[in-house]
Amino acid sequence: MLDVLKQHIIDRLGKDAPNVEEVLRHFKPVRVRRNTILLRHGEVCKYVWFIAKGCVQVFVYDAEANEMTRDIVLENNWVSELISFGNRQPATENIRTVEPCELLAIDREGFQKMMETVPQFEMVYRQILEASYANSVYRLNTFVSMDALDRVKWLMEFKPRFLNRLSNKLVASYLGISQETLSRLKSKL
Amino acid sequence: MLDVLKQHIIDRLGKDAPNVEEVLRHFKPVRVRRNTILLRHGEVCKYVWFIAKGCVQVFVYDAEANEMTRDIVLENNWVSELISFGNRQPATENIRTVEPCELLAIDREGFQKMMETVPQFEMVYRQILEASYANSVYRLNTFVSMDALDRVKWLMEFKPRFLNRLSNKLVASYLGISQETLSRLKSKL
DNA sequence: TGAAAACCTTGACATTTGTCAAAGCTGGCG
DNA sequence: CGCCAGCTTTGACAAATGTCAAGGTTTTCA
Repeated sequence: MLDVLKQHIIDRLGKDAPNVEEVLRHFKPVRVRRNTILLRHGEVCKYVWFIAKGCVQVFVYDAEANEMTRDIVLENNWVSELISFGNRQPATENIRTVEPCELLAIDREGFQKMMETVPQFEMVYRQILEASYANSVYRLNTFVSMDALDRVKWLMEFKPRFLNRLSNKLVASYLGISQETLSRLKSKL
Repeated sequence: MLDVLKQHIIDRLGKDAPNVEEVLRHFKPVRVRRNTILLRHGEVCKYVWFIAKGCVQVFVYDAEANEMTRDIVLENNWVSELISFGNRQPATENIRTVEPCELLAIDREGFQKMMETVPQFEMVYRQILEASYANSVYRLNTFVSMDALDRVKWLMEFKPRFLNRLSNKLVASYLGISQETLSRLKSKL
């Protein structure tokens, strides 16, 4: 399981990154079944997870207690509630596995030790942050500038795996539309 | 004009931050009238701007060539197209002043020199990035979980200055709704 | 300061999207 | 492997939002 993370880091920092093994030591492997809650809103987020295998959903509740998903993260990526994690604030979002997952978790203490002792890790963190931000920006632009149909087309172009792999219900809540609307729009294409 | 930036940096790094003057040297003051294009999509974003005074709009065009705004940034904040700026990629977004502005611009060269020579500047950059990311996350959650009316209420609670200060048209495009809908919803409250 | 342009509001209507319900399907888990 | 909770699709209708148009108001800038 650690192999996947090792490769991920090498891809980013170059093969001669000296402290990879040192970095890996701080991560705790976790295997969880699908539908496992990793973070409940109101709690402080204690970990950053690397997803070695599986898929995870970040979601909030709307006024009628429906789950609306702000983000979906596949394997070989990072997931957390960075705002809560960084400032020890109560999280505003929930995180849950969508499939059985193999995760590598690092807690705040480990994270900070790494930031101090492994200079390259700061770089990795910044890359996580930049990638998460870029993702949000693109996604925001779909919401302000596209209607439901165009968002579905956007998803097919830029996130094609979501449609094969995930339930319609989940994808609809990611697009901010109802399951029925998604079902009808897909049959139009 | 530099005073505003100086205070901003001191607020973040503490009063004894040793290199504030060194930092300020890298910024070029710019005064521009309203409706000045700072970045056109397709171009590479050459600067990060600190807004000492005024207000700026980050926007894209929808399928009918309407301007839809992904972000609005007021004075005492940073604005850029960080993805384009960092990777020298063509920008996907446009940036334009909404009011007469006093800006402090730093280019890529200055930015990188600062990252190398002033260790605290790396911290400032990370804080810009984290704040921008947090902003996007909250905003995304309004889109996936709220209808138009709830987004207007959200704006009144969390961005009250926008409604006083900006045109209805601009605010509507920020909320992803039509001007007419915003006008009607506001009269309902 | 005054003319032109842009903006705001309101009405009527069109379109999109949501809601509820029902029936068939599927896949996760015992 | 089979059952059942949960998912998907479809229809009919309701609600939300968009579009177009017109008239009044405000803002801009020459």
